[in-house]
Amino acid sequence: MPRNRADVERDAKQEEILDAASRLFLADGVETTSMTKVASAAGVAKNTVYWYFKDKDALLLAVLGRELRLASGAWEVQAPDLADRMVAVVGLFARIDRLSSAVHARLRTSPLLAEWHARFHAGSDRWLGREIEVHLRSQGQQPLAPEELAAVVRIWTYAIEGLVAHEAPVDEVRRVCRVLVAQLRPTAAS
Amino acid sequence: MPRNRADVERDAKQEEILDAASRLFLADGVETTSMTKVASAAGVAKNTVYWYFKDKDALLLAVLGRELRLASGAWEVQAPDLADRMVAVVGLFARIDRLSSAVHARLRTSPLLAEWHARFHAGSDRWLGREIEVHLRSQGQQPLAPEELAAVVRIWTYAIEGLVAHEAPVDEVRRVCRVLVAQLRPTAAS
DNA sequence: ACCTGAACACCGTTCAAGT
DNA sequence: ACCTGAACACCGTTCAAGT
Repeated sequence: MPRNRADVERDAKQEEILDAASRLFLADGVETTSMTKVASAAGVAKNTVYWYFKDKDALLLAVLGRELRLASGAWEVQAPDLADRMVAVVGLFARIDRLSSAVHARLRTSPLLAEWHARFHAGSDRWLGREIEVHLRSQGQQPLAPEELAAVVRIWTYAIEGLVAHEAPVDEVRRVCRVLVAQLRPTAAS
Repeated sequence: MPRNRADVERDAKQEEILDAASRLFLADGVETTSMTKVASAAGVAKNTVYWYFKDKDALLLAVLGRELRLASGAWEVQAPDLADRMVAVVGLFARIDRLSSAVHARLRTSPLLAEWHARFHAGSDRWLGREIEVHLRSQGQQPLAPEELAAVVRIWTYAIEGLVAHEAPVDEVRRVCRVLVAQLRPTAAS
C-alpha cells in the first residue's frame, strides 16, 4: 500500500498539531493547556483537533509516545556506572515531568491512561530488574531473591518518579542515585 | 473573647461544607468533584461556599488540614518495629491519596498549595530523619553522615508517596518497608 | 454578616453543514 | 475525507441584590 500525497499531508497536519500540543504540554502543563490553545497554536479550528485525536487523553498519549521515542535515542546511555546511568534517566524524564504528572492525575478517570501506565511500568520494571541483576553480578555480589528484587525495583521506581515530580536539583539526584546503588545487596529481609 | 451563638452557627455551617467536601474529595477525587456538587451536598447555593472558603484550593487545604489532624491521633502508632510503623503511615496516607495527588497536580499553578507542600515535606523530613537515627542507634549501628541521611530520607519519602499514589496492596507495602529498613546502614557512598 | 440568582469567561466535546 | 461555526453541558468564580 503506497503512501500517496494525501497520506503525507494528513501526517503533516497531524504532526503540526502534535508539535503544538507537545510544546504547550511540556512548557505549561496539560491541565493549563486548553484544546483551544492547541488548535490555535497549530492554526486550525479547535474541533479539527478532534478529527485527528479522539479526545484530550488520546492527544496526551500521542505526545507521550512521541517524546518517549525521541528520548529512547539518548536512552541507551552507556555510562559505565549504574548510578550515573540512573542520573541520566532522571534527566530524560525531567523533560516530560508535566506529562507524567498529568498521567498520574488522570489515572483513575481514564481507563486508556491507566492501561498505558500499567504497560509502561511493566516495561520499566523489567528494565530496572535487569540493570540491578547485571550490576550485582559485575560486582561479584550475591543475586537478590525474586521477592527482594521486586521490592528494590519498586523503591527505585518511586525514587525516580519522586525526583522527577519534585524537580530535584542535579546534586540531589546524584546523591540519591549513589545511595540507592550503594545500598544494593541481599539483606534477607524475611 | 467568648464564643457566642453566631460563632457556633458559623462554625457549624462551615463544618457541614467541610464534611461534604471531605467525603466527596476522598471518594471521587478533587478534580472530579465540582464546587456545585460540594454545595448541593452541603445543602447551600454554590456561591455560598465562596463565602466560607476563598476558592477551591483553600477548600482543599482545609480538608487536607482536617484529615491530617484526624490522622495524627493514630499517628503516634507505637509499633515497636520501624518497618511496621512505616506500614502504618502508608495506611494512614492511603485514605487521603486523592487529596495528595490533587496537591501534586496543582503544585505549579497554586503558590498557596506549593507553600503548604514545602512546609509539609520539611516537617515529615525531620520526622523521618529522627526515626532513622533512633533506629540505627537502637540497633547499635553507626549513624549516617548528614548528606547520606538526607538522601535516605528522600528515598523513604518517595517510596511512601509512590506506594500511596499507586495504591499498592498491603503485602507489597510490607515488603518494600522491610527492605528499606534492612538496607539501612552507612555505605560511605562518596 | 450571611446567602442567593444570575451572569461571566472559560472548558472539553459534539453535531450539522460545508467542501 | 477533511474542516468549520455554532451549540451543549459543564466548570470555577464574581457580583449585585437581598435579608
